[in-house]
Amino acid sequence: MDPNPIGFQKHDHSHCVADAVAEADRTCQKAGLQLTPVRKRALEILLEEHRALGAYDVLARLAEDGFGSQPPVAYRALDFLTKNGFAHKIERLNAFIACAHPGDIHTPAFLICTTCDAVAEAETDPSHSLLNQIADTTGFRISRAVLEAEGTCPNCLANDQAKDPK
Amino acid sequence: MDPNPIGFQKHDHSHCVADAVAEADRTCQKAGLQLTPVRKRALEILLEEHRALGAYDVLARLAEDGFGSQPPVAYRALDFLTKNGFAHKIERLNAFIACAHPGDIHTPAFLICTTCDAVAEAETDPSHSLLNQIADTTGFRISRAVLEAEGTCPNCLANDQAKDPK
DNA sequence: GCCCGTCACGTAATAACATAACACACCAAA
DNA sequence: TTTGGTGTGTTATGTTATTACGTGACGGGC
Repeated sequence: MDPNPIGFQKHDHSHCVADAVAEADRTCQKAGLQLTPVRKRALEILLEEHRALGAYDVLARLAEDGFGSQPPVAYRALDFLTKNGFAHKIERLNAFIACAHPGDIHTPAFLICTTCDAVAEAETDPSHSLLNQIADTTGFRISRAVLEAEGTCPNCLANDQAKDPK
Repeated sequence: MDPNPIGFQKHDHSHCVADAVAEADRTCQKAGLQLTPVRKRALEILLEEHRALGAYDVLARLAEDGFGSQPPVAYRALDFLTKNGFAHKIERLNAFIACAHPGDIHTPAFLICTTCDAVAEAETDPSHSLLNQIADTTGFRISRAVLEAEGTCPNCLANDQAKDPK
């Protein structure tokens, strides 16, 4: 049950939190956005966990660190992060995850493993996405898309077969 | 603000509720499923409204009709309907809608109009869906997919232009 | 007939997720 | 110095969902 959600690959992320925060810092400076202490800490929390966290999980960690302890504190920080592309909300889980490809404008797709709870973010090619085709033919104008798949990740599939090799 | 969610087309659905319920009845009989009074009534409610309803909206209507008034009553009925393909949950809205194409095995895609709250269910071709491509290349096995787009439906686009023709 | 399993339904209680509304601090522009 | 905007904090409340437990209905095996 060890989630290793970066595309389901194991990796050592000793540096990647700091790197990602530093990049977010630069991005915000360029864009005139304020990456305040709460917001920065919230981003760090998501990056450290490297999985989908509920708003109340984030809130608890923020409170431990001396920030406010009431829901709006977490929701506001998460709003900022999601609006500006540093994090995403997984609708299926009512949970949030740090963006794996910040900076790019993208419509992310998520693969959610129901066995180990890992979540992988995949890039999509918006131009021939299914939803866009549908939208084109119906005259619907898309402002935001949710693409989420639930299932079993390669690691858990392998484990299942090892245990129960039929 | 009049949602007309069947593919955003206007239509007269005086008969379609009864027809859909009758079909669900047949399907359940064949499959050995029990379309009990609560479940049938819940389906009727979704069909009558012809839009996405929250579980508590459904619950209130069920209670009016003499069924239980506690949340599990609605959630269990909605579970049955969604598990067996008579309804879908719209994750983005935390709401439920009657299936527009019952009987088919399908991965539905939804177009959610943020102006009039209409929701259209579109058929998808699962074989060359984006998510399947991603799943194939990563070795992920999908059990359920969520495809939802938020935006503006053709009707509301037309209205906007009429009011504000730039 | 009786026992027992399963399934559906009902209720109470609570958990989990999310927002409204208001007060205060800070800072920059007028 | 005042004013307006933005960000943070709080209280209170609203909304969505689940857990836990009890009861009745039905069917199969003895």
